[in-house]
Amino acid sequence: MSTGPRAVTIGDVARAAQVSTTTVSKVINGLPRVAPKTRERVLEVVAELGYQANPTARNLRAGRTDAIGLLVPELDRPYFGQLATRLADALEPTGRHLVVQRSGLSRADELAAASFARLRMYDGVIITVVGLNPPDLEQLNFRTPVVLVGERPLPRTFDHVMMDNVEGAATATAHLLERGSRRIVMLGGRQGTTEQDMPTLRTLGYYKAHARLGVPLDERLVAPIPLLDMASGYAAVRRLADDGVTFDGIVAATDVVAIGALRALGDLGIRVPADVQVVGFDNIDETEFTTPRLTSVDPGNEEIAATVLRFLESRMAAHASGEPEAASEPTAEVTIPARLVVRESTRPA
Amino acid sequence: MSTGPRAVTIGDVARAAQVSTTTVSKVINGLPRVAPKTRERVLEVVAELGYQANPTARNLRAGRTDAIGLLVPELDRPYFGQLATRLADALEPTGRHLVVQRSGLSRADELAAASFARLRMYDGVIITVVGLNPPDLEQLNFRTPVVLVGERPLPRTFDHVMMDNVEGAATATAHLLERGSRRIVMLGGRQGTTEQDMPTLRTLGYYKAHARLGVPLDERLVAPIPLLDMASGYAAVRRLADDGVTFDGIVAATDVVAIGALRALGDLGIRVPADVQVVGFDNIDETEFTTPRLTSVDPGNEEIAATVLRFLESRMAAHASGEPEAASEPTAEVTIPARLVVRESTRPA
DNA sequence: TTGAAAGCGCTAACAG
DNA sequence: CTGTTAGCGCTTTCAA
Repeated sequence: MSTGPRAVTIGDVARAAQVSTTTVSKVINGLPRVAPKTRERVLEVVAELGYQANPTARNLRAGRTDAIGLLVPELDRPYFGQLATRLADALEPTGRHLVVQRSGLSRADELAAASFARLRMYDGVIITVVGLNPPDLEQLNFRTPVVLVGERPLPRTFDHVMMDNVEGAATATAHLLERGSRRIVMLGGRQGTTEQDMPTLRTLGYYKAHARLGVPLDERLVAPIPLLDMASGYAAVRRLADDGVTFDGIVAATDVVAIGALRALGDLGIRVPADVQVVGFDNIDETEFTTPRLTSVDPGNEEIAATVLRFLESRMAAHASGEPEAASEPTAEVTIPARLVVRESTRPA
Repeated sequence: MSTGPRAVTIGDVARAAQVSTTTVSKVINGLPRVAPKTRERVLEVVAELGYQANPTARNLRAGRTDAIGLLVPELDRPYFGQLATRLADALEPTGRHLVVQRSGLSRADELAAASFARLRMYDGVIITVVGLNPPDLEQLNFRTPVVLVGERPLPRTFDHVMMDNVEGAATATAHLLERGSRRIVMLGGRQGTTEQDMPTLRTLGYYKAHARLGVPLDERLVAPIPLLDMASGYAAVRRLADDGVTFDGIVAATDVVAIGALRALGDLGIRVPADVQVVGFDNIDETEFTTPRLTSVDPGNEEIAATVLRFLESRMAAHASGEPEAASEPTAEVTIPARLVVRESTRPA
């Protein structure tokens, strides 16, 4: 198999400029000890031939790529887009850049494995663990510094920044209970599983709040949905209504699900927050622009991004300095506190 | 500078398994001509040492990365997230995967240049040209197959898939005019510039529709905004109202801007579509879930993604086969037809 | 100031 | 079936 039309290499430039590749290398990297005339000639040839260094070769040689990989379950979820933006912004001044890849929520393990293998080529890796099997992660065995960000407790092989799903959801639920809701749907909730995934944890908070406030709970109000997207949120609320389930509050597993729910309530002629109060989770930018504006749990998005990068920088520094003990240094695990942002989809106190 | 704790290499495995690196290579790549016993021994060592091939070295050697790069202006825009998802889905069966990077809308040229240089390491590159200076693109000189996707006519150095901004916006505007609007705001519009950027082109369509239907147009209704985001859309509508500008229709430059506008209209007590009709552009998934649901121009999203990949595959095939004439093959430029999707934010005929 | 040579980790001819 | 060797394109001692 041909590799296609050969690209211009440093050797081509060297030949054309009648110098060694060493000299060309120095010129294109702005290193000293090159005669001005030589530099000039090389630059001319570079321009003429349109030479650009092959980043792969450079990376192999340098042992680093100056790139940080971010693995997200899906590329079209506002939450991850906004997380990626925060990370990219913070990374920019460091001279590194962010590269985003999708792991695929429920794809074959094979695929997940491939995703992981490819991450090896980054200097550091941030993995959002939503929807990944812990087994996949344990297999994940490479020297590259890794920070996990997500919601579920995990084997502590890596630094891990967690959002406080349980308390966040408990706060949200308590808020609805305090504002008078008594039959609250846990939309996108999950129960009866041993898995500690995000829906399960948020559902746990929902239970806790009821217990704390001594409000009885109808298990039929826990409404699982297949995907945490708008369409599923919409469909689930319509179904509840069709089934004649009565409710006066909704805790949505995510803001995106809540947006679907709001649309369904609108179609059903149910007023928010007068008839049904709604609270979301994630505090994505969209919450400010829904009708009505969505009360939501902010999992500490700014702090999550900052903490992830702090951990990563620290691991990378240790890694770069070659500290052998870096690998065995105990992994950090922090839970970022969540905070309720009250907007219009819940009633005033 | 140390490169950090040395990773396990193929050489380490070879040594431990008492074979050559060739044999190890064959084993990990599943190639034939390895004795079962040898294979087994190698695999044991691989597992024991936790060896994983260095993708950078492999890429350098192979001359390809099996990765397609996608350059987007921002990581948190629904439109690009949804485009990325379409592309990633379509790419999956081909054994290649998508890698997303941000160009940064209005960042320094330096940064754009850096982004481009890094794209060299992909087998193919898809660049969304919103907000990129054509000069940047002309400098873009590498052998990697490139397809441009975006809205503005460009020097035809590359294959280019365009959306029909002018006709799309004209259709949207005509729709409002036909449904009775007479004072239509072009929200996020732009005029009086020679640049052929997206806001300008969509504004052009807005003008065209007025001309075609013989409806006079108040230039003060073209409302530029700094950023095409929800907050700017919101602020602009509030400002128009504060300034006492009267209007009975809004053509928003993008759906995201329209979402901000809807929220502002709600706050102002203006009914949609009874008092003011609103139409967006992009047909992002969110349009189905706004209140009211947003009428929008679908620029042909499915077809855009499919066409981009068709072009790219074709370029990549030519490139891989080493056809020298591949480079000089004329570039394709197609405009995908746009189509109006009528929802609830505009009145029935 | 310049260049020769080694080598990053891997794969592919080619011998044996 | 296995190993030796060369080399992907680049950077970096080290010597000249």
